[in-house]
Amino acid sequence: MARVTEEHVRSREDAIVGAALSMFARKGVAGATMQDVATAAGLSAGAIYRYFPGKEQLVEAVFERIGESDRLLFAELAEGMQSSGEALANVGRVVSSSLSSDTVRDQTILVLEWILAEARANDPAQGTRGVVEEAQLSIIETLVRRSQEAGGLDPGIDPHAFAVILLSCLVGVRVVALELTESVDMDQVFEALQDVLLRLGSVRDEVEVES
Amino acid sequence: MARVTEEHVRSREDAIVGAALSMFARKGVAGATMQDVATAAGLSAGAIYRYFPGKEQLVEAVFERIGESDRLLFAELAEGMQSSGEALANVGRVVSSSLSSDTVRDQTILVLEWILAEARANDPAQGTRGVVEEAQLSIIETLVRRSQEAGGLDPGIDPHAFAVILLSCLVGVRVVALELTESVDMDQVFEALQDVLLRLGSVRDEVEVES
Amino acid sequence: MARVTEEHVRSREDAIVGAALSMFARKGVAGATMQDVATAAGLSAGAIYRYFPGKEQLVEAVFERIGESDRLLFAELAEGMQSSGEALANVGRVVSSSLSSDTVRDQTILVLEWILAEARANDPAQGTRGVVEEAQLSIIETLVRRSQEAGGLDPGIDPHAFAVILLSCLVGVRVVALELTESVDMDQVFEALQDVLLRLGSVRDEVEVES
Amino acid sequence: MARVTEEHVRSREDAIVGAALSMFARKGVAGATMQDVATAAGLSAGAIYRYFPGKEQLVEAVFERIGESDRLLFAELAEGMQSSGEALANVGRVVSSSLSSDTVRDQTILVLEWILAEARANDPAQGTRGVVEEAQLSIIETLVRRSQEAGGLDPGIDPHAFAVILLSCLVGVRVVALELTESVDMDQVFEALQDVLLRLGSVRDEVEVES
DNA sequence: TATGAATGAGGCTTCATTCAT
DNA sequence: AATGAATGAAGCCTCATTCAT
Repeated sequence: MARVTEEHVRSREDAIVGAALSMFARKGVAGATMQDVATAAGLSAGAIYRYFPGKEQLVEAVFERIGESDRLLFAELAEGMQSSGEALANVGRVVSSSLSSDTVRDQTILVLEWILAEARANDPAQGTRGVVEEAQLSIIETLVRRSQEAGGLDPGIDPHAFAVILLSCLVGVRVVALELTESVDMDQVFEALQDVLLRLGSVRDEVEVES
Repeated sequence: MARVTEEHVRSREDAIVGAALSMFARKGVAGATMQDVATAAGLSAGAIYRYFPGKEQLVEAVFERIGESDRLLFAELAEGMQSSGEALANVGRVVSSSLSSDTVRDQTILVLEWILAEARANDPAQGTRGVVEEAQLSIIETLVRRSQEAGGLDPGIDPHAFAVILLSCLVGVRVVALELTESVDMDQVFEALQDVLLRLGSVRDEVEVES
Repeated sequence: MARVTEEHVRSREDAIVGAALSMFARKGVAGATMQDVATAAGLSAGAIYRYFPGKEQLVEAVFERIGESDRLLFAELAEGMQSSGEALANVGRVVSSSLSSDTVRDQTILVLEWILAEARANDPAQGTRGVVEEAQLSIIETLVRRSQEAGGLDPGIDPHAFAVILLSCLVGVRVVALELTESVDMDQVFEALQDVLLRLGSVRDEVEVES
Repeated sequence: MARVTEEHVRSREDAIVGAALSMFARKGVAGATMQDVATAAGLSAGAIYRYFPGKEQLVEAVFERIGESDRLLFAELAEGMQSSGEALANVGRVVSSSLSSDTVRDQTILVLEWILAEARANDPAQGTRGVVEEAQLSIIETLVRRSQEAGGLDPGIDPHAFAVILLSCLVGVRVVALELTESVDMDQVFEALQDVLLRLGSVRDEVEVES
């Protein structure tokens, strides 16, 4: 029975975190009540406290799940790093495909809540979100360097700064997409992004020839 | 005396909105109390209600001020549009300089709160933040077209999609800067952005020659 | 098997009451949860309800056990009543020795909780605690009378009032000992109490001679 | 207006503490709700939080008031110390008269709650109640010594231990009086107490002569 | 019998808002 | 116009109690 209980606890926790993620996204972390979450999870409000000591910890659990999602997303990118110099071009594709998912809107909203929460904390110690972003930055920077080595990107570009730009683009696209759903075709945008990246790569030869 | 009163009211409103902006940024819109705002504005809690019917309206006023800031920022860009094809390169410089200001962090935080608020509203009717972003997008797109016409950017690039990318970049940089203040030198990043834009421009001739 | 079960139930009840006594003393009757008690008794929360209908009845059972302890304590005194006129001097010794026991602190705390509980009830009908105290009072009064008859105590003293004083002393010492553990040596105090009682006895002859 | 406000605040605090004292006595500190207190004070529950940060602090304020009462009671005793060797006999009278007051029952109940609260805290650092009792003990001990010096009490009695006995008596009487209101005439008891004290005094000469 | 997950009532506390002064 | 005391509606959380397993 021990394992059954363990599994049960795990699955309940998952359900609660899922419900919380959904409610937090819909009403805001501050605006969603424990009752909202409980109802969404099919529980009474008090029951949540068997699994999480308080709202704060539930919020953290939600943020952790978001961080995990982000990590998985970038793990795909890291996979692509192996193959070729065109891995960079995958960045857009990967993010684009993830954006089509229906739950991604919720996740993006919560990433922003997360960033806001940490920005307010004003803690000199890097918050957890900062760590996630550093990791993503590092992956992208590696991709950029590989691209440059493989001739897919002009070596004259500062890899770190360019990685920041790319990461900002990815983050920014998700944010902007929250507002401009109607007027902007995201597939088209990612196509354009790949186009730009390709151009930045194709340049290299010409420029080298030129100089 | 009517005008004196009118001015007085205006200045009080400004003070309140300013205080609210500061407190909302520091504690979050939901986390900051009317008492917080009043104290920061040098008033008692009840006094705010002479100027704003409720917290909701105060929040809206803060968002409006944020929107105004954004509009002013992009008005500078629109100015640059007149001059030359290199106006595009200014985008980075303008945003970069704005980021050095100390209050910009607060503004960025509130932009995110604003976006979140509207994303939650899920209102089919475009919210006000959406309008601001559409306007920014439009300005950037015009800049891109001018750049292409002036030969500063490859005409093969889709102007609309590229504008979205640029806007996302600008938004994303502000967001990312909230987390990675320590590890990233923003000036360097904007330099790199300009570098990239220049490269996308310089390509043109080569590519055209090539093709 | 019926008796085995019966014994089992009895021992379980004892364990629960013991655990409850301990937790109630440590955290207060209101502050201790059924979970606390259950854990201390090595049971799950729900199991207690097989033995007691609710917390209220458990509290009553604890009080009853406390009352039983008190009764046993005074039974010793009643024993002493048989012997001689110096039985009264035993009062101090008996209570003193009981105070050295480690669990007495818990018992004293619960006696106070009990008194408080009944004082609040404000029930015109004498509560159970009152009955215990009446009994103690009666025993002490008998002791006093015997002492007077045996010449160990001045017959001029009102036996009932003096018994109240003695009982108050015993109760008061336990209460005061809760607070002044460090600064007061209780053995010394009880020695002094016996000394006083002896003096009250020795007087008799003198006074009688005198009058 | 400043002073008016100050007075207003003071009087409100007093009213709240008074209401709290009454409700805590009637229902127990744990059993009385903030709503109970507020209603008794003629306020809404939330209003209390303008004057006290929380229930805990309100409880402390009540305890402080109780402590103040106790201090005043013993200040009267300290006054009597000046006069003569019969001051000791006053102890009973003072306490007795205080017991007739209607609010004393509440105060006694809260003294017990206070003692219980500190006994539970188990803080090695002496709690505030302990300090009050030490002070009372010290006053009584001084009284005892004066009585001995003035020839009103046998010098052979250990003053400290006897002071503990007397304090215990006073405390104990209050506690016992909670339960035995009906069956015990307190005036009679205090008369007997004085009688006993007088006897302990009159002994001196005889005993000295005797020895 | 025992478990422990779940409920639901209720307590403490906060805060937007009102209003007498 | 301004104050700040007061209200009342929630929200978070605890816990005695129940019940399916």
